[in-house]
Amino acid sequence: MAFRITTWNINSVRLRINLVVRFLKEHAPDVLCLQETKCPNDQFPLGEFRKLGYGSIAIKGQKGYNGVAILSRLPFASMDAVNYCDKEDCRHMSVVIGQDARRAAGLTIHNFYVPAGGDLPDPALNVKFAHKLAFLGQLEALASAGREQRRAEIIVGDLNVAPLEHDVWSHKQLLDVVSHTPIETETLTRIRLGGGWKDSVRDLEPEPKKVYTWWSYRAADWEASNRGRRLDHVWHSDDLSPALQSYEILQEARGWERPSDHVPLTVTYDL
DNA sequence: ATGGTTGTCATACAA
Repeated sequence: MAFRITTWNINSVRLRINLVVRFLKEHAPDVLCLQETKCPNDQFPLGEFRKLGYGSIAIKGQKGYNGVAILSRLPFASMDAVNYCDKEDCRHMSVVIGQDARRAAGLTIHNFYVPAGGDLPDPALNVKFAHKLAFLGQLEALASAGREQRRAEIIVGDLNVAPLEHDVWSHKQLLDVVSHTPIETETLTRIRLGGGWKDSVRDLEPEPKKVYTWWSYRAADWEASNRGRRLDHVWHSDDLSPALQSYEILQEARGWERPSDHVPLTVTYDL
């Protein structure tokens, strides 16, 4: 049966709750993973999600910054959150789908919000870039340590790295721009391979096709200039490769009223 | 080479 999972950096879940509701009504994935909710747990709009059938909710938020959430129509057997870089900055949550679920029983889902890394791509001069590299380094260690027992696992999130040449509008012009520098793109690829994960979207849509999930707010006309990047990702453990079916990037959501700068990315598996 | 926009919270900072 079809199992659909969406990842979306919403850039404030409270400000854009109406956009989330619209998306869920029109697309109704089984699981929605949000990043940058910017919302403390006690202020999260739980009721809006429950009304739409998303009764399983895992949230980890803080005031003003960051924050992740997993909303599901399927029951959770467990949920967990890991603090990276010894910070309580709400950049990871994971859940396991319950054995009583009608689909995807036993599936593990990780939702990440990797630090953006600031402007200057030099860890000696920019503590935010150093934090990003440290975060990725910790992820790499966890990924390779768990590789042998890794089954039925999906990793999603705003990883804030566009790893491939055709994940950005201009490879040459972005080589020194945070999100596409060699240290970041090489590290992200090493993490993915070391963890035994497949890039769900690129397995369905190989290069040289351009694939973007983010367009800057700073462009005068994001659609006309189309200077996008693929910062949002869905990976699956290799045992799920036969189940991989399709993906959809809802680019039109970038043109909705008061949009996020990221759009929803949905992948469908036969689970 | 530079600045461009947005959200949150307070008029700075992160993205």
